[in-house]
Amino acid sequence: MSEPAGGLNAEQLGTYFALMEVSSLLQYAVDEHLRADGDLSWVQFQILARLANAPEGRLRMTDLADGVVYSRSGLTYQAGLLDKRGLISRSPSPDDERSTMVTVTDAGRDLVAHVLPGHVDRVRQLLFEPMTGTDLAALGEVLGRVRDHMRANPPRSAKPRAGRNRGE
Amino acid sequence: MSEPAGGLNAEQLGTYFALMEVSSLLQYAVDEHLRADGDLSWVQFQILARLANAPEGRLRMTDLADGVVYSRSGLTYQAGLLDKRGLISRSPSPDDERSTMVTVTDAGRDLVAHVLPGHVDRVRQLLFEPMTGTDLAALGEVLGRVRDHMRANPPRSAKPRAGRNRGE
DNA sequence: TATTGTTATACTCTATAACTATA
DNA sequence: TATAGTTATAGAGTATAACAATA
Repeated sequence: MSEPAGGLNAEQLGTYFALMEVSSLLQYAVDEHLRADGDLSWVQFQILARLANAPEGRLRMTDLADGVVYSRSGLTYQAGLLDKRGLISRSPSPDDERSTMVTVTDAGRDLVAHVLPGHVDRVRQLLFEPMTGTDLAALGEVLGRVRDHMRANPPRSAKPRAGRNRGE
Repeated sequence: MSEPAGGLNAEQLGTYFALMEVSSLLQYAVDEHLRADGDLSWVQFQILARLANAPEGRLRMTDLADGVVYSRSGLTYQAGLLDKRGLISRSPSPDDERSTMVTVTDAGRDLVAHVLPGHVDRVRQLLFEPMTGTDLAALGEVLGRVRDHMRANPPRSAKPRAGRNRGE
């Protein structure tokens, strides 16, 4: 942790590791709660939460996969599970017959509402408790900027098929 | 993202999601590189890196599992893989016959050294490029504090066996 | 009795590629 | 031909519980 390993100084390296450690610990804690309280994985919760926040509770499969950091087949698998449980429904898009629109059902919204308080509680306790208002503002601003930067240079959303960047 | 969902205001919620999104995107990018360049998963790299940074390149299994966010059986599995590839070696501890000491081999160190430049390069490009020095200092300070806070209130390191918090 | 580590097992998840259908 | 989504398959990873050995 002390030598300038290649291109990052000690401060950068430490920050990088702290970021990964914090998010990892947070995700474990949150995942644990979601499973216990709503039998949901972190990814499933994200899917439902995004849908619940979407204009009419509906999104295209592709947009959903793009939002959540996920492969298409992975999303199909998860959507299948959520569908089976009646938390979402899928139907062909009227505009584009190829597309599938995913919609949160009332049961899905209820489940999110049921799980959210405890979820938010953990996040506050673990992540925000040791932060001041200034910390929060700074953190939010920087992370938002970094996220936009990462989204701009698609790091893994590089389409699995669009045959251009298959390195090998 | 607008209503004060239970206990977090919009700013907190946005920061929370940004944190998870950033770490998720970063991990995918880094993982991709590690696999391509060294046939290592993110967890395996972490194990090797921690060992390479340890006093004599050696740590107890338990300490290693505790450092990496991992279950014991999971670590045994990963250690088995790394052992098979000759990247680490395991031997009973002289002090405590129950313990196993894990040591990085020269091959393990070489692999870390081989992979590190490209690894660090991705991190710099994705995470640090859009940051100023002030951002970095603030981020590092806050995240370090949060990590210590999380480690203090063991969120998932709650020992699997130590029979006290088995809720059911 | 408590702790360290391993193993066996069962399961979840994920990615790849092949496939269908529509644009 | 390109895009949206599904499916089949195969593999990696993870957790649980049972186990053996030492403290």
